[in-house]
Amino acid sequence: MKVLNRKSEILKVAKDLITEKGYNAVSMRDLAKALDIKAASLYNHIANKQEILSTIILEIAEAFTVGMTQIFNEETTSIKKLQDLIGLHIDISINNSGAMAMMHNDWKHLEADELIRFVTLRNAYENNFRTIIKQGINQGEIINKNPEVIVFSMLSTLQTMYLWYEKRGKMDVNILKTDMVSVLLDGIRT
Amino acid sequence: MKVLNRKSEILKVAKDLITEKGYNAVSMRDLAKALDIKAASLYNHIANKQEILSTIILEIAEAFTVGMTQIFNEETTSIKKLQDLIGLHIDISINNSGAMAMMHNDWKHLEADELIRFVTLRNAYENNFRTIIKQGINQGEIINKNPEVIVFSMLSTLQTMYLWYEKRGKMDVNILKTDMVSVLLDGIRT
DNA sequence: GGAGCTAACTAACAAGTGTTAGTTTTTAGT
DNA sequence: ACTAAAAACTAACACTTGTTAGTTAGCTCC
Repeated sequence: MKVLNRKSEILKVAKDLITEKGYNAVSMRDLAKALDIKAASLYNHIANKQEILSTIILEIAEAFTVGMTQIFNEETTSIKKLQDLIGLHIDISINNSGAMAMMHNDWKHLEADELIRFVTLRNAYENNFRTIIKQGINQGEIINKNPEVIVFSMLSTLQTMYLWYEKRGKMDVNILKTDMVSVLLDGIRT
Repeated sequence: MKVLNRKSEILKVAKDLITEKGYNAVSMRDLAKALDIKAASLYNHIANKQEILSTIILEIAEAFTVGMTQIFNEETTSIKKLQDLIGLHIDISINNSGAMAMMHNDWKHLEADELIRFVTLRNAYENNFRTIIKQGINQGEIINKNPEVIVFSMLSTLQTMYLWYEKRGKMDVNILKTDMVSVLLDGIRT
């Protein structure tokens, strides 16, 4: 029984290769060689190189959008929403580090409609994040500092977690979540 | 009187182009066209494409190393050192956003000795950062959480600041510094 | 006005790029 | 065993890549 069709296998190998070298540095011949086939054979499964990029990046971008929408609409405090967002990022990052890397490094090589779609999703995500922060400030749950600084400080940490989670001995997910919440929400000073 | 020699001009234009599209997506002909010359003419000023990359990236990496060395050896608390490091990152990022972007995105396209040198510098930087955190924990200045989480949470924010500083209305540098210190050290919760 | 330098040029190279057309082999279902 | 679909193949295309060789134009200084 095959659990994965050929296209999925190709995408999986492509993910690894592109994560390591970057989209433009991986040729169709490189990808084919890693699969032990010839470059032309890839085109039985995918329309073109760009499809590899957009499939992988948009899939993960949609996952974040779904998670954000859910959390955004919870009837609860801003702090709780932020805690949930930290959890969302950790869960997705841990299981999709390759796709996270591509979304982070190679989104600018998306073309046409796919590029527009990705940027739209990302902007919506950031806007929701910003709104949560601002609501928290208005409710007095969050300190009254420049919201941009808060938004991007948290987001940059969450977005690059995939970079060091693998490298630094894969700690227990639950400990990671509580430590992360503690550091991001309450800082590091005693 | 010429204040900039030709090589500096080339590097400046290259920085902009590569920041926008990525190292591999900028051809020597693209670069030449942006300078209104032919690609071959570039080779009167630089040895090869790789030199562009390594010159820009290593220059900024050395700047961080110099700053870190100074701060690391200060006779003061860990918290004060972290405050100074935040200032260092802000000062460098604000004036070198192109080079920051390249260091962040294109370091993996460095080759041979230059790649080794860069990775060595970056590891040394991270190790110093980690040492400061651990000393702070031992002195009771910093909460006793996983140092890796603290190190990478702070570093990722500092390293991607260039991404949003330009985009979001260039706030006053001193306000940015105090807000950043406040958010990174004391968190965002009231 | 010739020497030397800087910085541009034209022309070309060998290698690598994504992709297509047409064909053959392999696999799975009846 | 036969058929149809899936997945591989060979060969080639048009174009782009970084780079070299050799040459020429303009500038400055004696």
